[in-house]
Amino acid sequence: MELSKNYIPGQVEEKWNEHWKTKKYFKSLPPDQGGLPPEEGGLPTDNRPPFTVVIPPPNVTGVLHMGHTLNETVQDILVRNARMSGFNACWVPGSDHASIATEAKVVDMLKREKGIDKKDLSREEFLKYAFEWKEKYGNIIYNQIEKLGCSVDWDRVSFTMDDHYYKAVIKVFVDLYNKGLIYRGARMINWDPAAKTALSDEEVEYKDVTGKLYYIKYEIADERQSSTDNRQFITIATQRPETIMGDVAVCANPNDERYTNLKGKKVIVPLINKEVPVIFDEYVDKDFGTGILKITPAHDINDFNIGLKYNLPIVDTLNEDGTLSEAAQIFIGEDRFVARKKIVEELREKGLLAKEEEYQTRLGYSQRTNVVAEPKISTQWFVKMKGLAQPALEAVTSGNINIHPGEKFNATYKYWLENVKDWCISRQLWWGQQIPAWYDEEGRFVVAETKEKAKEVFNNQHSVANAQLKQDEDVLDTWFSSWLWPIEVFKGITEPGNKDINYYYPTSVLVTGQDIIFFWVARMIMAGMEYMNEKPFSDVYFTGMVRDKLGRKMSKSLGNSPDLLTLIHEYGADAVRFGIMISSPAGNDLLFDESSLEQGKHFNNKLWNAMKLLKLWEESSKFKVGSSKLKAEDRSQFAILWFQNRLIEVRHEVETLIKQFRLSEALKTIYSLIWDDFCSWFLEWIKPEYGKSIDKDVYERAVSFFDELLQILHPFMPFITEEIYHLLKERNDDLTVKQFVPVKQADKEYLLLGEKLKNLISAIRDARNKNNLKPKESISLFIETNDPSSYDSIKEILAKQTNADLILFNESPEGTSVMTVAGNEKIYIKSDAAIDTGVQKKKLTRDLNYLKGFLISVEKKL
RNA sequence: GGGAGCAUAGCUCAGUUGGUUUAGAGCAUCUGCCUUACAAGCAGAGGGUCCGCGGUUCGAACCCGUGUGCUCCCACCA
Repeated sequence: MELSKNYIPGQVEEKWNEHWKTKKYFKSLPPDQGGLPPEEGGLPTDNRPPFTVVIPPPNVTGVLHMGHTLNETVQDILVRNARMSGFNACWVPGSDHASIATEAKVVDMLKREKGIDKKDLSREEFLKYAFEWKEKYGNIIYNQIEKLGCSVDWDRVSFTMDDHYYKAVIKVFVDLYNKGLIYRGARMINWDPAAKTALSDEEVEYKDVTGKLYYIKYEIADERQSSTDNRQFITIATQRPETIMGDVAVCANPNDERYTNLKGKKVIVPLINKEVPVIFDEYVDKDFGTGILKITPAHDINDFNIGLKYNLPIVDTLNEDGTLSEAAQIFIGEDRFVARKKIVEELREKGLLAKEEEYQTRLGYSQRTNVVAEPKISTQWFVKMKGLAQPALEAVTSGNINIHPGEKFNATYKYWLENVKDWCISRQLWWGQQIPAWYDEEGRFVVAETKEKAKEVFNNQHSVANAQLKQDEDVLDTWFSSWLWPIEVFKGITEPGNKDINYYYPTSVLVTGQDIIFFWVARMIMAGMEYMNEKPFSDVYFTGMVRDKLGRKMSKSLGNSPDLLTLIHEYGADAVRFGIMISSPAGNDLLFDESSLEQGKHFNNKLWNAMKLLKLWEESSKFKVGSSKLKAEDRSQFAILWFQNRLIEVRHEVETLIKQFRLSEALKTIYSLIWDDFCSWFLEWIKPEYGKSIDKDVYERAVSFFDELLQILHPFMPFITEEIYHLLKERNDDLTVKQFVPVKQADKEYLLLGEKLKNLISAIRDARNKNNLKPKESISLFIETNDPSSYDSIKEILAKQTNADLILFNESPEGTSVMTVAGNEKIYIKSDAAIDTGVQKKKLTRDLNYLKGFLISVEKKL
């Protein structure tokens, strides 16, 4: 077969994706369902432990950006590694209905493509369009996930608006309500007076603007002296004079001596002459403005909170369209900004405007209509969080759930849960699970899963024959559905105790972005503890944020995220996976740079060419079976022994690194093993002289080494490794489902050391003899140990492995040195006395590398 | 404003109990090579007060304090 000069990923990736899918390699079933039938690649009797991962569901109508790419790659590496390590690996794919984002998109699409306004549609009509949209665009992400090589179980695709999932969300709502954990309460929301609709926080855009600060004089009310001569005033600063009619109090800091004389007094709101009390609260900043604040609970979030604290009335002086309401008493029906001007004018005329000054401030604007958003009080649904937070906090502090990297996020997690606030779960949207609360005309309501049930309960409760009930218009926050994700993808809420949930829950590891630690991760833990009485996952791996070269978060609205399919097309999926993984340890941000994808592409090519070289040897060699016998001092023999040890060492290291979720280091280690040790060293050493053929035994060892390398690399770069695995030899099996042979503990460190020394010594001797080089006087090898008794075992091993005639340990001021004398060779092994802690294996490696370097120089002179 | 994190070569990043290191990789730059797996390669070179300052230590990129710059989450000040 003619092999191309360079590796071409396109068809290879498609081929293997198709093959893996046909073989159903990624399908997973609990063992009591008989596992997979053998013809579908399963084991006949499946007693493997489960390894479960649920994908953080991307927005259904979105596309994968580089942040997702990093997430999915990490998950796939863990899942494939688990699968090859003998686990029943199950990776559940899915998507999130993403209420706000999706609804905004659908609204936008309807307007642009069909000229339809949302307000001209009924709820049912709108939802029909939304589902159509989801059907049309919802598969884009699935296609991307597949192209990236993710080994998900496609039979388990879940969506947060699936029928069962919808029911689960409603069931949980009703349950929490019945437990008294859900309540209705007042809350400030942002209101768009132009669109006459509530805005989510995400839809409010803050802009820096130059506003004005008006200093308004409020008269101190004093019943005894009403003569105009003795009128006393306090001055209060405000940006929004049109809200003064909503004032219900003024507030100063209790420690502010300027105002202590106002205790128990009242002041008069100008223009409407309303008396309001003076109150005191630490919230007020003495140094800002005049140090005294007007309290307008209906029109400011902070005032609202203070109002709650002191039980103040709420006077809403604005209509839904931003004009002044009757409660304002004056300028009724005028637009808020027109009213502001007129009020300022009138205050000035009456001499109640002390001054006005320019002021830099931030104002919230509606993203939809670009008008200034208005804080407005509304009735919303809340979840009481304190009780739910406690077990979730314990799960992490007790170590039941491990966060990676923990040093970085444990504190954040703890802080948030200890200071948790109630969760507002209602959203003024249509796309999502509609709140199962049912109202009669008088505003009385019941909470129930269905209308029928609601009627029944309502009729009983209020002794009514046939109540006419209307469902709450609002839907639930997206996170109120996704917090059930690890449970309900296995139908743990709707069919508690089913086989899937029993087997797969708790899941093994959650891989997600650090930005949603509170929104999602903490809440999933709460839901898990509440509904399963068990954590939802054992480990959490936080990836960093992927940013562009300017350090900006990659997002669709900025358009700074490269298109994944374009990248895959250009570099290949393996190279994309490599590039995104190679330099992004857990929790560290990453400025995306295509040059690392370039590196991945080069690596592909290196692998490809190593394979080509082996194929070349296979075809050109004319060796007969058994014709070759390796001599001990043969350099190929040395190479084999040396690489064998490297392989054991690295496999062990990689296994440990993956267990610690240090994936980028694992990949780096493998990269260097393949490029430097295997290609640059091993293959060069066993390379036959020009015109000669390679020894069969050596060749076969090389192939088996390469097999093993491909296997270690496979979870990271599945396509090319599978391809090469099959090109190298005729195979009956696929790498994807091949099991790792466990690393044996028998490879004890000193034995390993001995092996190495032997190999090195014989190679040195070999190289010197061949080239008639004078032996160097000594080679230093640092051994650091605080355990003198280990000298004996080192000595023993050295004696055995090197056939040394003499082994000496010398104590000296610089350290202890070991000298071995084997034949004519003298090799000194020195230890550094300054080191007195622990056996430093690492340093050994360093000096072995030094020896390697020495060998290079010998070789080069050849 | 509250909380958390980051700062290492021109660029993107490694560097996990402080002593493998006169600080590494890839990309970029320069020099020499199309050598029979690989020019997407090989051999080599240049390039860094490990953000500033102070402290702990025999020893600090690493630990502590502090300043500066940037990022994220929460709250957004009359």
